[in-house]
Amino acid sequence: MLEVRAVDTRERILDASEKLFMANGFDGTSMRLITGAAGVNLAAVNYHFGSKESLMQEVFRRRLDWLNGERLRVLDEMERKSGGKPLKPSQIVDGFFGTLLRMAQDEAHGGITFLRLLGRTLTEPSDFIRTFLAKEYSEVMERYKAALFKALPDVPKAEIVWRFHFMLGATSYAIAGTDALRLVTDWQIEDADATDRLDRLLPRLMSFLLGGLRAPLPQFSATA
Amino acid sequence: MLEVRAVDTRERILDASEKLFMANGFDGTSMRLITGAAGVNLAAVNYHFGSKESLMQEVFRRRLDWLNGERLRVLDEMERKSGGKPLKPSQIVDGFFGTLLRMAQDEAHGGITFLRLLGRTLTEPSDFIRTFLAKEYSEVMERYKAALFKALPDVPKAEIVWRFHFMLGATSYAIAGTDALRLVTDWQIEDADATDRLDRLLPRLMSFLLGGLRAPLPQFSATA
DNA sequence: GTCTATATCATGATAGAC
DNA sequence: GTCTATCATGATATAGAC
Repeated sequence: MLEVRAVDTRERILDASEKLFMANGFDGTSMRLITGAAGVNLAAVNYHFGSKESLMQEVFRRRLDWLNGERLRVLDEMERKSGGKPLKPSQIVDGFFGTLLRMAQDEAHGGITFLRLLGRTLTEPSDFIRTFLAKEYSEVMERYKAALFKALPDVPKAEIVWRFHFMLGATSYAIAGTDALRLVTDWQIEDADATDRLDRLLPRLMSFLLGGLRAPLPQFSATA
Repeated sequence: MLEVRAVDTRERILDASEKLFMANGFDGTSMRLITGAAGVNLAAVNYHFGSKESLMQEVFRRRLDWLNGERLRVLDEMERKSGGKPLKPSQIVDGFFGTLLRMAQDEAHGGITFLRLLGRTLTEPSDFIRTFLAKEYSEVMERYKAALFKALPDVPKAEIVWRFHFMLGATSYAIAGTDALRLVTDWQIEDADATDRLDRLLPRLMSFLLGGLRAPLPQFSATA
């Protein structure tokens, strides 16, 4: 049937776009490249998505809807079990960042490709994608922010927000660096063989994030 | 004199490129945009730099030469004073990341504009710029890596390398987020007024980085 | 829904006068 | 060193046949 082919074409375009935007960025990826890789006609992008920008938004939307839904579901479940008591920081961090990294092991939801696209996009925010991401993320951010405030009542809220920001950055690089990207360094990771993959990255990253989140507060007065 | 004008033109192009590459990325910045902002002729870029790619490399080179020279100078000085004994992790982290952030307060060396360009470029590594950065960074990376290995003899080297990588990510986001960029979050930073700037960010970031660097090691056996 | 063909515009680079 | 003019290419987007 024609409609079945259409759905297929849409998915093929989204899959190809995800890979190519990840590898080349938005401006570095032409629609000819996308439609060529997807094996569809050049005009199909505009027919199905309207424009290149709308295509980019759809690439993010289909993954983020699932990811942020999962994050909210996990948080709901944890808060239900705790019965009103504050969660542990490690639970909250795992709910947000652990859910993200576990998504990378699930090819059905984009796997590592989408995660790397997300990590890279968070630092190259063209106006249109930044406002889009802000909207997509607002609910889940508010919920996790509130959970952290409750879990760490003695830490100033501004400090928590900054540290959440730092955690996002560390996670973003963790993702980018997993797939043989060493970025600035050409260091040899001694045990960087097939076993040293995402299942090891997650505990590594979690230790680092929690160490940073629970670090002693800075003494502003002592630092000029 | 003509030569004086030429030097001036070169600098004007570099300054404009730095700002525009930071704001729009490499592919998103046309040479017409650059020469227009610099107030020079379109043909001047190819005359002075040969190509757009060479221009990008020169934008990085003039700042990184200074930054990494400063990092090496600081490390030399610390190791000289210590007389062969291992440095403290906080000293090493400050030498690498503190030097970077202090550069942002120095407009003569690019200020926050270059720092944000650097942070964003580390996650969007087109082939040509990635190989260039790897070369520019190799010496300083080797030196700081060795210092950390010596300072933390009980921590596996692979773990130190990963944590350095995470620190780079956190710092990159710290920089991007300083200049009113909230990226994913539209959170209100309560005391985000004029005083809450780089001189507060540095101790904030240092606490986080050191907390992460010195966190308990992950237990791989316990995490499937 | 899919295709060909094309409109319209912006890009990086260069030739050659001054 | 600087300028104008231009080339060759590739971009997004669309019109219209099938």
